[in-house]
Amino acid sequence: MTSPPARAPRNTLSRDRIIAAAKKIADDEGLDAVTIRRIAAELGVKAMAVYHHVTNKDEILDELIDLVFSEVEAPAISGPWRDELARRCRSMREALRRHPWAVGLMETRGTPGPANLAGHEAVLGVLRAAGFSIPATAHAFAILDAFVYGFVLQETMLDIVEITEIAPDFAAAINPALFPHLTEMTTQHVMSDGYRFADSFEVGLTLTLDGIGRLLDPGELAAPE
Amino acid sequence: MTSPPARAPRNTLSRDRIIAAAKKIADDEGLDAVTIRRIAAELGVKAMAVYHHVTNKDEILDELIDLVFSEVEAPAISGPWRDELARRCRSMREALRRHPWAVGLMETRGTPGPANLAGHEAVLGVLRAAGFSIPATAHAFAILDAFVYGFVLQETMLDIVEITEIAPDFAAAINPALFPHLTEMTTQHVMSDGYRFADSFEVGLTLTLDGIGRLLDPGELAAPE
DNA sequence: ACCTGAACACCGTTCAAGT
DNA sequence: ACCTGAACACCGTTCAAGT
Repeated sequence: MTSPPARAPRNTLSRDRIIAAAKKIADDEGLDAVTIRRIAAELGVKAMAVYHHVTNKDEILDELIDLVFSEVEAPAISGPWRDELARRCRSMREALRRHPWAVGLMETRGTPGPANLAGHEAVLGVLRAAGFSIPATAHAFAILDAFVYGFVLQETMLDIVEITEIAPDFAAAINPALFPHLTEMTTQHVMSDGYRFADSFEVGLTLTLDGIGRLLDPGELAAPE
Repeated sequence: MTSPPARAPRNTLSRDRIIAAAKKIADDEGLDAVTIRRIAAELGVKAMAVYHHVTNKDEILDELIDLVFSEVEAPAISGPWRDELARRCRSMREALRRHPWAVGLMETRGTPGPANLAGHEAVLGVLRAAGFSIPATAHAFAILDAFVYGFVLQETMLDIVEITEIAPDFAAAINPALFPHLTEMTTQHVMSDGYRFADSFEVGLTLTLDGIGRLLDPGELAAPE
């Protein structure tokens, strides 16, 4: 009978396998579970072996967020700018929702990766081709992304509220005399059957794209006197 | 001569002093520097003394984010809804910018604190008093907060880019052939003297408030056929 | 009642060693 | 070249002890 291997076979490790393992752990168990030691265990290897393929943990986290950007559908210059940006924003929301750790992680990362840069380039291209001036393009991009990021941030927060302390308990703890409007909103709307927070996404996306469209008018960005 | 005290004098500690120390450390050195041991050192005490006043670190972090919400000016029902909400959104942006760790922290916290609840109540009150239906109020609130949170998130990310690798270096590293629009935006706009990302905030706030205002029209939220 | 020391099970990372 | 063992300086948290 063959004895079990005392050490991991060689060449089992690679940069890509390390990033993939990190992503899997983050998706399944949250970002806190992503440790060098845990990644190594996932790949059947000791912690220190990881350092032969990446220089440190920050490098892994940088690649992790670029992996999320790589899942976002780029808008096409050939299509109508409104439809293309709507599709890209929906796709970005979905990617960020698939990886709830992404929004929080982005805030602490400094170096944008290649997929992130490519995504930026595509959106800028669509806006410029649609006739937005350079300043209008900068505003439009910032405002559109603000909406998507902020919406996903709220969705993620709501998920945690629901997981940690079941919404009904929470609603019951609100004092109706102190918080009449919160009570009204919770009991008459949020807790009703058809309600889903996510439905506000399309409403907001439409409003935001409409608003951005007004920046095509050259007079719109003139400083008010 | 009196010998230095071998231990900290009694009653130096309190829940409020612990939270205040945590906030100071987070503001000065970032969220990662907020450790029980570091808080204790800041207060001239051993780590374990902290546990006599809070049950665990999560409790400190929960209070920390509610402290940020307590800095946000609430909108008044007496004023015009548009002005009041604009003031509240500007105030929220400023509070979140003063404490750059806040947005990232919120994403992982489940229990909204009293200041957070009071802020929600005030915004809901203004929207309902202005004539927004309950569903329109829910949409308007979600969309407005999405914009503010997302905008601040981007501002914080940009700060880190600037701190870590000075923007010119980064701009120089972009291949103009691969990223023509990114190059155009960077060289002709972002790096010019008058440019500030923050200027997009007022533009976006106006667009978003305009868009939300349309939800006052009862036909606006009807499902399109 | 309030603070401390020692300990436990974790981190990221370095350095010298094995094959 | 690639993986490992031992060590260092950290974490949050528990538990028994001091005053």
